[in-house]
Amino acid sequence: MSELHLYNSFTRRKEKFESITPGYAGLYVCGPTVSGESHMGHARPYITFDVVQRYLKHLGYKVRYVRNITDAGHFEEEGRDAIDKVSEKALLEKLEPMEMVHKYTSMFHKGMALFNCEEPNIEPTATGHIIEQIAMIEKIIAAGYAYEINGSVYFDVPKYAENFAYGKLSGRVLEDQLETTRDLDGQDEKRNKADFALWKNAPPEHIMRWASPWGEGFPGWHIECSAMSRKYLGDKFDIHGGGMDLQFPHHESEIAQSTIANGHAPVNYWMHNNMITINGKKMGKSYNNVIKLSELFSGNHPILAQAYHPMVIRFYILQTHYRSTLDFSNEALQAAEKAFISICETRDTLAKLQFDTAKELNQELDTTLVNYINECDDFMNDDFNTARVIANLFLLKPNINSLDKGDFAKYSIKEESLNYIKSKFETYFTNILGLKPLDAAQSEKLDQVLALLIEMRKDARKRKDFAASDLIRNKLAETGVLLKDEKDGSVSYTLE
RNA sequence: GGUCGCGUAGCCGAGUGGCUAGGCAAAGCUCUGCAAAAGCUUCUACAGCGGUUCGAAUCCGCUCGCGACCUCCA
Repeated sequence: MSELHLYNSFTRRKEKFESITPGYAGLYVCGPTVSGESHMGHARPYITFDVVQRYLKHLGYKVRYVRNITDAGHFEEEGRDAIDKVSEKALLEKLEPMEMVHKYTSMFHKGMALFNCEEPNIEPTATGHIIEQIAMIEKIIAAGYAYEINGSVYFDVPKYAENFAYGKLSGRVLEDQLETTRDLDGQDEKRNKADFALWKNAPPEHIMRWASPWGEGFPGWHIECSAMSRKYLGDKFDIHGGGMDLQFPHHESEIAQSTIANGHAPVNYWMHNNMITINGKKMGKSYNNVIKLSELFSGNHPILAQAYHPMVIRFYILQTHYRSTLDFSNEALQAAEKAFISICETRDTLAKLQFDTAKELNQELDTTLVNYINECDDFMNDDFNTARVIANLFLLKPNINSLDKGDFAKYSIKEESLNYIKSKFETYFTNILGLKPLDAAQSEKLDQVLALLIEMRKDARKRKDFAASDLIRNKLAETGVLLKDEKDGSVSYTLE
């Protein structure tokens, strides 16, 4: 039995996972900025880390999963217009900032529920932790690594770099940063281009503002995650996750701030998921190719050929390793949809499969199938390789069908092996990958209606009235219900 | 421009110094009144050029192509 190893972005190596407190695991994941509707890009990290926390729990860890909501607006400390993103949008929509933040938070939650993502244990908001952020900034100033100017506070990056490895996480050299960072307005205050804001003085038009030792203002972009992760997970915790695009400057800055405030690095393992691309380009506001979750589920977007069920998206994402880019296309999603429906059928078949005492044991088959399901543990332990787990579930498919439909007419596997495979398949499908079949409730009613039609068709076939039987089948096919005559004389159906 | 990463069969995508991942699509067979489904079989790929090695898609170098980050971003 292998042990969990994960790729640590900080060391750029796969490392054995050892939690700080045996039996407990602390996980912090950067949550969304709720200044707009969630899009397809949001699906990736939250599904990825949902599986991470599910698997940690499966391994027996007591997990505290913290995922923040950024509702104060990331301030662009090198921004052109020095306007808080959240409040700018709020003015345009003529909404109270908190009203808008509430709306998009709620939509985000609904999306996550549709993806079957378990809720984090704590979901702290930036606006709810201004006090903690101010306290942390004061510590950094006291330590001599930040300076105040005109009511704003900046982190002194070159000074930090003298004593600590600034840039290690993102593989950057400070000198390059100093040379290449572009000249932007509002830079004058900072001593160095690489410095970043801990606290920003609020201009009069800025709606979101809080009193601080440096006047009215709002927190800098990075400090919220440092303050909130420390509060709920401690000044050193196990895993910090987020999208690759956050590695620099966000996570690099988090490390710097926390290292000064806490006296040591805050995180043991950094995990970064790769991006979703559309036609080879990252999805992002600046590319104008964002597909919102609501558009994805309704199919109402020029790029989309059809609507896609949230479970199909989840399956699609898990079919690719989280550190690879995932290029979106209708073809790929349609393939994923078929594959997902197919594996759901296998799950049903397996659940109903009964041990047959009349058949003789085929030890080789027994060993192979048990091995397929056991390998899933090794794959998950190897940096959460859900793609290989799913591949092995597909390896089981033809074997399960053969055991069920009698292609393996004479032989079988041990009863205990069958029960073991049933149990583990279900654990992987439902608990670890977090999948659930499509529309379980609806299909019950359909079942009853179709049972009637199937009976009528059976009757027609008995009378050799194939015109009538084909009419039923063809008309059903037109509406997307495909009938299948099974070998044992029964009839099943699938929905297109 | 700087830094980092990627280029795998028709498509999507794992993996990796020797043992054809998997899915979708396609073809053949079996089954079947006909279909569909299912089962079996087939399609044996790793950008190009050098090098290291008994052996490279996997390691190294160069070239070409693509992307990410450097600025809000999941």
